Amino acid sequence: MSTEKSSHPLQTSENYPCSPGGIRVLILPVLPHKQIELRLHAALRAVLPDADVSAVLVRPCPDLKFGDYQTNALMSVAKVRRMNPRQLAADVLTRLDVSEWCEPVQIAGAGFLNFRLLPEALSRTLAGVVQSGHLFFEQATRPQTVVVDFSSPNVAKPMHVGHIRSTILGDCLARTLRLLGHRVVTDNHIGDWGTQFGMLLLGWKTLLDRASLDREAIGELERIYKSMVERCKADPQQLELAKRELVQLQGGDPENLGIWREMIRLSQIQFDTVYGRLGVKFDHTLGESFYNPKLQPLVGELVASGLARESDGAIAIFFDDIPQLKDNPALIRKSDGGFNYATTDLATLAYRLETWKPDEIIYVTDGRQQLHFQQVFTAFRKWHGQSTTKLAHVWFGSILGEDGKPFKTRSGETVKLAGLLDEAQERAFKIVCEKSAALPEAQRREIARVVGLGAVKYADLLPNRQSDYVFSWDKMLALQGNTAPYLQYAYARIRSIFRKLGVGEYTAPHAAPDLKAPEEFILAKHLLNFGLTLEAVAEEHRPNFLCNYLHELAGKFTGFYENCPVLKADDTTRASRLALCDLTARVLKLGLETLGIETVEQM
RNA sequence: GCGCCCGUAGCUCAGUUGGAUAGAGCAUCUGCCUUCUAAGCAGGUUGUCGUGGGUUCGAUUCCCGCCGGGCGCACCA
Repeated sequence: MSTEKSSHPLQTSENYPCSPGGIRVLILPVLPHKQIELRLHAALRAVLPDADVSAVLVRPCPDLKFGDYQTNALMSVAKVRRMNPRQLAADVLTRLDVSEWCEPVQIAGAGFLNFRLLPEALSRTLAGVVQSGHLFFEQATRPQTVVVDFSSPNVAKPMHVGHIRSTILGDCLARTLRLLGHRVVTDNHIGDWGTQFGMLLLGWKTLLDRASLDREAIGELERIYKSMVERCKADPQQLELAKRELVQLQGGDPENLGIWREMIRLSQIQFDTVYGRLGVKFDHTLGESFYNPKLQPLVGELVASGLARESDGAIAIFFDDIPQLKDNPALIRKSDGGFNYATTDLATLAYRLETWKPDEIIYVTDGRQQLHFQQVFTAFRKWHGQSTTKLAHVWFGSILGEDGKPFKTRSGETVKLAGLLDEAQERAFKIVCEKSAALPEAQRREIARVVGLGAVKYADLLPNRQSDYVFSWDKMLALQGNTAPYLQYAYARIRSIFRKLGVGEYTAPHAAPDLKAPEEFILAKHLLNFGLTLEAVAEEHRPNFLCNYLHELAGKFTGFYENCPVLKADDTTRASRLALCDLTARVLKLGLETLGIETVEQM
């Protein structure tokens, strides 16, 4: 399905026909800012034929008193060319005809162009959306294949709060890219191989409590691991035995391989349970062990090609030509013959390249791994110099305790993810019982589940991901203010209107809203920015843009809700307002879904 | 020592190619539920955007110095 837009600069809504009978064709609503942008580009080229228009963007005004949209890019163009910015704006304006969309364009300040939408242009856009069923965003003109690598928990360990950011951020980015029409491959690079298996195997053979394993597998695996660590500390002989188990595993010993596989199986059950609760799905789970057979040949290839060389018994890739990495070679084989993190990541990269031919690979990890990814990416460029695949390390801040130090509970434990989710649902349940005591318990439970999980996710997605993360139950489980429940509540209120209306299955309106009240205009105009926001999330890898957008949308809806009665209005107004409510509800629901957050009809 | 990140309201934090009077939430104070869900709304209070320079018509944003904090820097991942 091609969504290539015509390059005709004066394309208008009339150029977008309705879908031909019977065949479902993607009809794109024409978003005004895009139309204005196209015409602005044409006008600028008419004035400056060699101008680069790609950075000349039309964005919503920061303050509606200036207008609905603005461009400040002409000032930048003028600056580069040492022109008078205001004069350039005036010149461009004489070539600019956006009368179909806007009131007469104003030049302001040093050379802003301010655009104010005509009410009929807004209606036309809303009509287009109502008709096409699309919601204020367009599919990518050139769909990309994007691999998203996130979550990556370790086998035989409980998932804890440390996994939450990667999991939720990665899932949200994958959802956003999919929504925009990209081909997304999600891959969970689990930690299923490594030195920890020496102790786990020895622990399994000497300390395992079968009953406990049946009851609570991960807890038992964690117990034997911790216990082994203690024993090995105290007794060098035990450490030696553990190392021997590891060597046997690596050597393909059938018994150890069997135990190792069982540990992975048990862990995967846990992962699936948590992901099931979170609504997170992976297309692939290719853990470290999958790449194990590829490591030896990889190192051989890198050495043969001169990229890697021996150093102090280890093999490393050096970056002498890059000042920042000059003193930070990437080790790809230890002096004892074992392989490193970088080795696996390079092998993984090669496999993904070959298998999915991605345009971009996104790694969602802790910020402390920046140097590592810089090394891997740089090594990759040296190795596959011709590759155009974009590599993005989408990193996030550390989890800190209330004291600002690396997070630990009082007893020095990590907070387990399953317990966190339980507590979120319990807290939400208490609130639901207070607010909606009349609802049947099953429904209250379901609302609590959606609200509680939503709150946890939203708390993780709202801050700029690079900020450090101060762990706080109250903050993470907050149900008031700029939180998911606020957005879910706005949605539920809209749905309540439709319930009261008495229409069983509400079908989308056939007419565009006819806007009258200021709150209606404010709300409708904000709806138009949904696509812009999604694109920014995808480009910058920042879900918080979408959180902020939705919070504003819910706020603007509430302003409308307080001031514009729907059901009590006369027939015409009511139909119009219902249409606006419906569009708002759909954007809210889809926006929340993109964050990985569910909605309920009633709460 | 080198590198990366951070410093914005009492607290927690947003701030989209540099753009117009720097915004939310929490906390606090005052109002609003016989009116579509008060998990809500309206209003009050709060800023040397760490600091000193530079570039610019314009700097919270870009560059340099300094102060304060976090993290990372060869056989863990």
